[in-house]
Amino acid sequence: MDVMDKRRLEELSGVFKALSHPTRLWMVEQLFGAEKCVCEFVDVLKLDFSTVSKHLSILKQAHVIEDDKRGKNVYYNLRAQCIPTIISCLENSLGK
Amino acid sequence: MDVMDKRRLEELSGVFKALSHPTRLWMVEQLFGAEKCVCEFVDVLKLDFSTVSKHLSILKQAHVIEDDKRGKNVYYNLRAQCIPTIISCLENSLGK
DNA sequence: TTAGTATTTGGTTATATTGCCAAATGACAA
DNA sequence: TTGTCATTTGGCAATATAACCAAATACTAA
Repeated sequence: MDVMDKRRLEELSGVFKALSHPTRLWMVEQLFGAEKCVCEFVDVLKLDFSTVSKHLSILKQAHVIEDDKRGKNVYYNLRAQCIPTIISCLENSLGK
Repeated sequence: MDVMDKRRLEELSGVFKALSHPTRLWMVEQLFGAEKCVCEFVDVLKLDFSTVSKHLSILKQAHVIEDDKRGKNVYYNLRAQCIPTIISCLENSLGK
């Protein structure tokens, strides 16, 4: 495990860590079709604004999603376009 | 988020959680080509036997790997065959 | 400017994770 | 059986994570 590999593993495992919380995974799936703003997640999840915001910021830092500030709101979009494929790939694999 | 979806999200995020530690991710990659026994990981990683064993058990519980007890040793194999694809898929996605 | 709405940041507490050590288990060999 | 090697399990301390509340920031509208 050399230095370069170590960094690669840390970045990659960081992405998996971002996806490792049910709420965050759910939020990512909500972004498959369309962008959402923070308040839309808060409404549905019944979690504190700060909690939702922190979850989104973890996903953003892992480069899974990206934000787009427009007017009063911050909209989030899926950035890692491979995630839907990864999820169905995994679900298929687990089913066996 | 109904009950069935909740369970699905928990199982799926559990797999991501298993992959979310650099050492575990490294161990998974070592199994891409061939099986390994616990002691082989211990030798290279310089971690305690118990630590390595626990990491492997987390991966096993998430159905990422499976064990095969033969003689004195326990050999581990990749079970979720889609993981190599998932990793290259993600690395490609992050590079952009 | 001031007021109001949306979001983020900081602080705190409860819970989860990680790594080590020591002890227990399981399988083989003598 | 006894001893030995490989692995797992239980317990502990240090660190990380998740949720809330309160305060700070950012932007819009009046």
